Amino acid sequence: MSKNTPQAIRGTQDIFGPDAEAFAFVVETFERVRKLYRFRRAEMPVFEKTEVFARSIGETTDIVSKEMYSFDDRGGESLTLRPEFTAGIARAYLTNGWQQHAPLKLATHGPLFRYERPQKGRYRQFHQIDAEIIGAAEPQADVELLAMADQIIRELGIEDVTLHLNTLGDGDSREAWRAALVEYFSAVRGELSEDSQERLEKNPLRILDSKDPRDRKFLGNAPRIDDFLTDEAKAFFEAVTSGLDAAGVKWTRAESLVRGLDYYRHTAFEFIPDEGSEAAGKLGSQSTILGGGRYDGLMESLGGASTPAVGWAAGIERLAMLVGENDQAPADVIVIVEDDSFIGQGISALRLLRQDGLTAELISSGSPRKRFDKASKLNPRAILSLGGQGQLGSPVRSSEEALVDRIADLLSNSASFGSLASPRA
RNA sequence: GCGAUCGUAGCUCAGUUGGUUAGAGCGCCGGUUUGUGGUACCGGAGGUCGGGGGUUCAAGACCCCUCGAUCGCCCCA
Repeated sequence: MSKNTPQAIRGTQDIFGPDAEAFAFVVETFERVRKLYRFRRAEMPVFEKTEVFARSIGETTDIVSKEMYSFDDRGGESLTLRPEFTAGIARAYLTNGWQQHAPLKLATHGPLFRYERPQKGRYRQFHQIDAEIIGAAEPQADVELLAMADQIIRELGIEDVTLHLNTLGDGDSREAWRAALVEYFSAVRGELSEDSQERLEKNPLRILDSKDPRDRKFLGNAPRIDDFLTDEAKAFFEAVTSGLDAAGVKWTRAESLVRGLDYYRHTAFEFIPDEGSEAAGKLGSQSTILGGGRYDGLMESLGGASTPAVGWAAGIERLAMLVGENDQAPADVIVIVEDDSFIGQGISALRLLRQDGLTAELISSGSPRKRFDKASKLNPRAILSLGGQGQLGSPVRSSEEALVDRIADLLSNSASFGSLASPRA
């Protein structure tokens, strides 16, 4: 590579080969399954006014305070490349009057941008699949959404992944719990890790899933959300869990599972590989493959009417790491032209084969005598050889009898090959 | 933002305590062999050893800076 060649931006990826096939497989599976659940497809811009994210995600969160790709456009307006889907979807819902479709089940996927240090399963431009149900206050919406997530993961062939489920309660429950946590941890402030002392100010809930042993010894006796849940919040969570049981979705209670963003209420969840599983090993420290929750407070933060909603997002790259090898399938037919005067016939043959639904590719470059070798290395189901040393009597070679006949019929019914002797051996 | 490890042909990597024109395998291109064939052999193209500076008679190897990659912390999908 010349030193003159510009490099890709840090944290971006050029995806190709098996990785790209796995990526496509994730997206195709998502598209197929979301139709089964009758989620509507939506497309949003990849950038928005900065305030869309600042107001909904929370000014003090890491995402807004230091991870956004923001810039002023030529008109002097501050714009931001979307760091997540939910805020933009909420904005679209409000500005397009999608209230008329409520409750609205939406699905989308595409690139997102966060200025973070890249590491395994984590990029500055990354990609997510995303599903939201907007305008549905009932716990059945949570169940519906989680059932779809569970089915997608299973249809991707990903195993040893468990749904970790928690409730943050309604607004009142969450605030009371939060206050109790602050009081509890403040009492032992000096013994907490430096990170957690800072969390105490910014995001006390996060102390609960700290990995630092200095913090962990206090977690056992920390106030529990269950003690602060209102009757309504408790009933809501029970409806979600019994619904999941009815839907056959396995889950486990995760009392320390919290959400970083301000707008979450009630249900919070993550699909996480089981400890010690193969999937956990492949993901390194980025263990969550799908996460989300209920965000009943979000629409109001954007100036809309109070609107209940629930959603999730999953990193396509992380899912793709778990779906295994997915390389391009071998061709049905490789057409080789061992004499360049047959190139026209080669092109005609490709058209016939592809119109009939066969995957086909032409080899007509390089040393003529090595073209057959090239074709063989591609391991196709059949090789069609044109112009090879007067061997026109049997130009199709394959171990599949039916395929030989099919190709032979295609060619012999075409004017371009009318003069050709029977392709059958 | 912090820490650790690492950057040698298109790819995977060798390159002894710093010592002459920097190597292999695979891939690519061509030739010979074979002649209905994925074989074998021969040859070729392709590297200012990530970039810059320094130490030295001498640096791919040592030092500094920088860029990038990887993994972890923070945070998060």
